[in-house]
Amino acid sequence: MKIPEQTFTIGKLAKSAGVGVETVRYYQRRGLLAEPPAVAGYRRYDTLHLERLNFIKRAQGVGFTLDEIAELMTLNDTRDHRLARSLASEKIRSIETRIEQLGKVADALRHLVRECECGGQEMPCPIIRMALTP
Amino acid sequence: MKIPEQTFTIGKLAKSAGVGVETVRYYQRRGLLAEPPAVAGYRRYDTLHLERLNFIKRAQGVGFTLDEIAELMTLNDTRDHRLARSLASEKIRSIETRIEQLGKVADALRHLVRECECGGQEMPCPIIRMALTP
DNA sequence: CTAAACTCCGTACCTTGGTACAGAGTCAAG
DNA sequence: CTTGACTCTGTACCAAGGTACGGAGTTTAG
Repeated sequence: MKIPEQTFTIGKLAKSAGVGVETVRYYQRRGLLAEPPAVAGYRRYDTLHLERLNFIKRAQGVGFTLDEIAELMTLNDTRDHRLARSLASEKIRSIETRIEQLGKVADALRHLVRECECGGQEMPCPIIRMALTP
Repeated sequence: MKIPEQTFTIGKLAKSAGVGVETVRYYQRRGLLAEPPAVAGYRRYDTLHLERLNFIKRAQGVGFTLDEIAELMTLNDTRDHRLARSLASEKIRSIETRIEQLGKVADALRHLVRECECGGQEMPCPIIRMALTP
């Protein structure tokens, strides 16, 4: 067990984590970050808070929403690996679906661009005239 | 030149296009759809408005934002194919980039899930412990 | 000791693409 | 002619993830 030795004010904490002060407060309002004890009205944060902030950023980076991150953190408390895995698997599936959708959209656009390049200047631009050819 | 023969009220127009009445008004506020002449305080829309609405839906379907659609529509007036093509190409590139990013995220998650499956129940879950392994 | 920088709290605002009223007026079917 | 469905305008609200600001109090550097 590590005992938090070093404490920061909210500004230092935010800077260390690379987020804004307002963001830290926002996470507290969302229940993602505990409010530390205050000394003379000023909250003192420790390295555990910093770790938590870094966790949030990392989880965001791999596509979790703040709600999902909150869920992951409660799993942390219950040590439920199975649930964490299913959460991650679900996220993987939703990403795969999104990739497929985007691939189709890109294909459709590539098709339009090719068509437009073939047609003369006089023809209505197929990109613009999309509406007329269902 | 076609002369608009048939006119609709906003409700019929919205229904024909498969959008809500409020959506039509919203597009007017955004400048995406012209406000037609009103007869006795009620606007009368014609088939050109319907085409425009369909165009907007189609363009949305291939991933353009409303702002980009507005831009496409001004291109329609200037008949600038080259610019329309470059707009579409830019959109294709941004989609490709997004697909790449999402692929990386999915890979990272798949890696975490595999790791989690291999580790015992006693180990800290790597999905949850992401924060500690940069 | 003073002034800048920081913290507190609460609230409002931003984006994007709409949706949902409220209150008043109007049109159309029976 | 009445009643219900429709339209008008303006404003507020939703998700998500913050950002900004006002006013008061505190701390810290020079």
